[in-house]
Amino acid sequence: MNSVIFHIDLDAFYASVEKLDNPKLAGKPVIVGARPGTRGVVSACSYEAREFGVRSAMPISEAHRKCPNGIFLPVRMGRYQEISEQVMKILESLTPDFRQISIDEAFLDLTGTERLYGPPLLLGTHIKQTIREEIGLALSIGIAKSKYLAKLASEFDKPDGLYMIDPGNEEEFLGKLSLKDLWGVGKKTLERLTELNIRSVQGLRQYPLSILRSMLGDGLGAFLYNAVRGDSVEIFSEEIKSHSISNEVTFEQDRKDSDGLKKAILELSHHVMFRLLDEASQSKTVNVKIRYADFTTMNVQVTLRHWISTTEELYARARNLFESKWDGHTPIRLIGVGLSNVTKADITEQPELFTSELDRRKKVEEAVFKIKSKMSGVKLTKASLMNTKEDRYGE
DNA sequence: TCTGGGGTCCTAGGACCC
DNA sequence: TCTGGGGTCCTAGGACCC
Repeated sequence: MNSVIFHIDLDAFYASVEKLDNPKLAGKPVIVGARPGTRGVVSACSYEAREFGVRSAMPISEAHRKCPNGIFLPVRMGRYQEISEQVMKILESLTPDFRQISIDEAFLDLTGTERLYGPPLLLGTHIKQTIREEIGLALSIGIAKSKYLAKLASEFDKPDGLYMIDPGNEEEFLGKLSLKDLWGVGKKTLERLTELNIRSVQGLRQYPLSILRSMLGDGLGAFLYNAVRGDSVEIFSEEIKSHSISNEVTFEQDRKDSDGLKKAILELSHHVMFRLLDEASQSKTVNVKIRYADFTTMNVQVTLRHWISTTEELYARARNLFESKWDGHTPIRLIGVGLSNVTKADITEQPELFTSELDRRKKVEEAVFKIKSKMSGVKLTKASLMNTKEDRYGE
């Protein structure tokens, strides 16, 4: 039996939540992201804003030029999270085989549910209707035999779309797409393909696996070879054994004051350590990211022999890494601190780290963090995200 | 145009081991 | 006395995605 996978994608999510909370914004170009005039980008924008050429990830200054009368709003992550949870709860109730992949997207494996729910397109219509009535949001649904194709299908008919790739029509569907529409083909890969004179999905299909692998690398070559044939490519791996936690900050002005930079590293270390404790995890690998004024970016990392257990240690390590890279005078645009190879804390391995101890340390982190952030006067991302009073930039 | 912040995965080279 | 092959861990960089 063919698998029946749904990909659900909420349309212009952040901007749509803003419209939901403020009906006066209906029909207007809403742009959610950084404040115009600052360094930063568009996080999301309404379809009305897209007509002016505004896109997500675009520098906010450019968005402002293109759409000077747009309504520019700050990101209210907490609110989006809330709405997201409501939507996901509804989706999850349809099948245990549910997988959320971002704040506004999920996969549902609805193979063999026809008797229960009816044919896929009817179920799709029903899901859209339910979310519209209960939450008030529009979404796009793609249906296909694999996650990869379902994702392309939802992208194909958006906004407020519903599109199913019928079994057997996979190659035909893919033939309608351009290379840049393929998930996993970004700017660089597109350039590389153009250099090789590959300009379409059909063109890509002409190349044998071995040639693609040697030209694009084993991973990407095999990925694209399978992707354009509609063969299953599993980009959304099922289990993650380790992950990473990081926080970074881009300064409004490039800076080179050692004390200020160290203070930033300390704040970031606090954030990261709090998050590590909050999820009861552990890590031995510290990394520091530095981006210079010219946008060149460097990473340094070190793996210790023991688990990093305090902010003081994380900070000390991060500072050492920073000092090993920075010459002391090149202006810095961004600084980041992270932990990688993060795994769930193993209680048997670290008996002193039982839950109450973890909880206590977490509270300490939180308290110290609060005090420091008040004293330093530094605007912290988390704190500013929680500030829901301000509802509009300017004026 | 002047480029956020949070991630994941891949590649490639070196160290080290058997 | 000029040098294998496989495996794993580590670092650095890069591509991509939301």
